[in-house]
Amino acid sequence: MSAGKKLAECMNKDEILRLYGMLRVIADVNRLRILCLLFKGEKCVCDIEEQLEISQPLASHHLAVLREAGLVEVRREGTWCYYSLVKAAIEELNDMFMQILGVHRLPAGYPAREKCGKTT
Amino acid sequence: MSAGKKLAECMNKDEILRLYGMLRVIADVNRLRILCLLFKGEKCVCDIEEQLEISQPLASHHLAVLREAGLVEVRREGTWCYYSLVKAAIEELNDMFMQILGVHRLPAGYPAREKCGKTT
DNA sequence: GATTTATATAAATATTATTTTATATAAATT
DNA sequence: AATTTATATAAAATAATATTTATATAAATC
Repeated sequence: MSAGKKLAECMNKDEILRLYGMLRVIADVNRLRILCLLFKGEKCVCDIEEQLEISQPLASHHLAVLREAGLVEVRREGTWCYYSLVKAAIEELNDMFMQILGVHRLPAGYPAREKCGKTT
Repeated sequence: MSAGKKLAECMNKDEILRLYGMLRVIADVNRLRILCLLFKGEKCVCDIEEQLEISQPLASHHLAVLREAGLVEVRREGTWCYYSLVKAAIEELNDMFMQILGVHRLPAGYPAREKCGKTT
């Protein structure tokens, strides 16, 4: 970039990187299906496998990704592991998403015609 | 899957696949940054390159992905191409996201304790 | 304590997406 | 018409991710 040019505020911002981190986690069919399933209540891994029609290690793997992202949590009861959504994390995801991609951010009369600075 | 077992409503649903299609498009740092930048108004490709500090073909490529997804549109003026957000598409994205991942979908007292069907 | 059941983890493989490099197009300017 | 400027596209190279296969752990039951 040429010297002196300032990057727009929204660029490189933490917020974008944080939203990106979350989107990367949820932008997967199986993980999206798991999240959707868990909205209805906690589920053990074997139920998740069955509902999604995926193998056990695959279910476990995706659950691990969701867990590491803080979106779900586990409760162990005997041999079973029950997974459920972490409400605070879903809330935060909602907020981040809307703060960056909410329609409310579009000014009235969008888009106004602009001219590239290079035009003579 | 064993015969007779019914898949939960939310599984395989069109809605999930449609949200997935959109998430795949926006789950990329550069595309997210482009969208963020366009919220402020239409921008020509050269401005986008500069702000994101990426090469011209890379900017063009990501813009093509966003365009194919219907999230942005182009207006040509001379040699310049001005990109802007498609309001209706952003609106739809907002709606889809909230319909599937909105916190409001979590029932009060979530998560209730469940038992796996296999428990004796 | 040996076996079974539910789940996790690691390694190997396959798939998909991103970035780079090279080239093409299209409008404007000389 | 030749050249320059802004943008697009295609091919090649890289990188990231998902899936499968194999194995480990941990609790429960026989």
